[in-house]
Amino acid sequence: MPKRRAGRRNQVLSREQILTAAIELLDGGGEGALTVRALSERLSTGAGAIAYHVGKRDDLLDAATETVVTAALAETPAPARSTPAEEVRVAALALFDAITAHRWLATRLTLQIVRNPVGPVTVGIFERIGQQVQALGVPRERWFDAASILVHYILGAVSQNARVEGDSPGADGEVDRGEYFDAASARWRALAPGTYPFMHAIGGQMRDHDDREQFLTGITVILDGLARLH
Amino acid sequence: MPKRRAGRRNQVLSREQILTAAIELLDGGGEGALTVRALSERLSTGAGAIAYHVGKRDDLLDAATETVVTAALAETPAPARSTPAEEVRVAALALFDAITAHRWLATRLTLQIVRNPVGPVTVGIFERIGQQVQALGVPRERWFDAASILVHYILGAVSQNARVEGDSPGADGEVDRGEYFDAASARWRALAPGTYPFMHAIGGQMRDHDDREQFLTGITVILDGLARLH
DNA sequence: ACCTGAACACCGTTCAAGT
DNA sequence: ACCTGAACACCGTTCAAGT
Repeated sequence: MPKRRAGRRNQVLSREQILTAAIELLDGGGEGALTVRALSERLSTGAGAIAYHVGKRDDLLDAATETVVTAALAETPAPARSTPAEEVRVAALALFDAITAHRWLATRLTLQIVRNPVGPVTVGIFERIGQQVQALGVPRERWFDAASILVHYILGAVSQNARVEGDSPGADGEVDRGEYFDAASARWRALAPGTYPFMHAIGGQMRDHDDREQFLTGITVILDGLARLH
Repeated sequence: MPKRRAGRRNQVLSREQILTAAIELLDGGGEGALTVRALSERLSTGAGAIAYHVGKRDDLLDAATETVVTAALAETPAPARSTPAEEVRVAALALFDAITAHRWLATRLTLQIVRNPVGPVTVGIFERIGQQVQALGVPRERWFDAASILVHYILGAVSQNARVEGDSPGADGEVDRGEYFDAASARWRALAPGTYPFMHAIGGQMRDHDDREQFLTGITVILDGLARLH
């Protein structure tokens, strides 16, 4: 945590610059693309300078996660005069869209929540969702359960919806959404109907569904269920 | 996929042996403990032999995940004469317990589902849950949605409940469950009640709650919600 | 205070060579 | 067919040295 002092020599590198460059590398090529060497080259500096500002690579990944997640939550214009249910949806979609834009978050978000339950990411998400749980009229003894259930679902769905092709460096990157669904749908329907009756039956629905809509259906289902709690 | 032939020389290493040793390393020290060198030493062999049998490290990790998950699902004695809701609970708990026993699964399971939607892990879980969704009486057009919502919740909750302390080699490993909750609870209650009213309010519930019970409450909430679908 | 860059101790993968 | 193990091309982290 460097402080600026009057007599400093030449601060040419900042924590923000490093984070921005790191996020660009991550967005471009996944977690494998974020190496200290690639980062130093892009910033025309040395490995030591990066360590000085952001610490270890793992800390950098955590900081990048924090930056993206808190920005996503903050940018959301909590719509005026909305119901608690709507506000849950807005927050949930903010996270959904953040992961869509930064696919490396799928793994990192889980890691951060598991390892750092008092960090700004965990606390930020929990507080945001939790306040709506209160407003929803969930009985007080169930507040923690209700918020946990929502957060578990939101992060689970959001992580599993992230399309990741692999960190292969020269890869095409974006695989077409339609192609991906078509391929999975075809292979599901090709499964033996005897042992996999369900997969076989839903192959078509898989092809035609919309991730975002399905995600919102899930939120609705849980909110309905929570209304019956206790 | 090596085949045994009559005229073979000396098969001293098998895919199963490698997988067993790999899972032991993973259970002992997390993903960081599974290195090709550590594995070769433990099996008194060379790096090439491992590559020959299981391919790349990433393939090994996928195979280990597959082994553990399918075993967990298969071992479950689907209780005779049970309701669909009970069977969902049984399958969900099987996954919950598998992750508790193998904490490295938290990250790997997400990865596998995201990257390989036609693999035995994804298909196995989906089929198992999906059949109960059908039995539950969910309308046909909603089968895929309903199963997805359950799977997203189950894997999300299960991943986020995994306690991971870090891959530090000589670490104590198991952090006491009670201590962990006490610490998190204390820090939540220490947050400013002005900006974090919810976290402040639920600090106590966090300390006293039971992961497994809360997880089951979540399943119940979703099943209740699904009953209202369409 | 801030930055350099070489040195170090690791990685995973490959592959000619052996049996 | 199965295995060896050295060689290779990478990693992240550290740290004396410079300004």
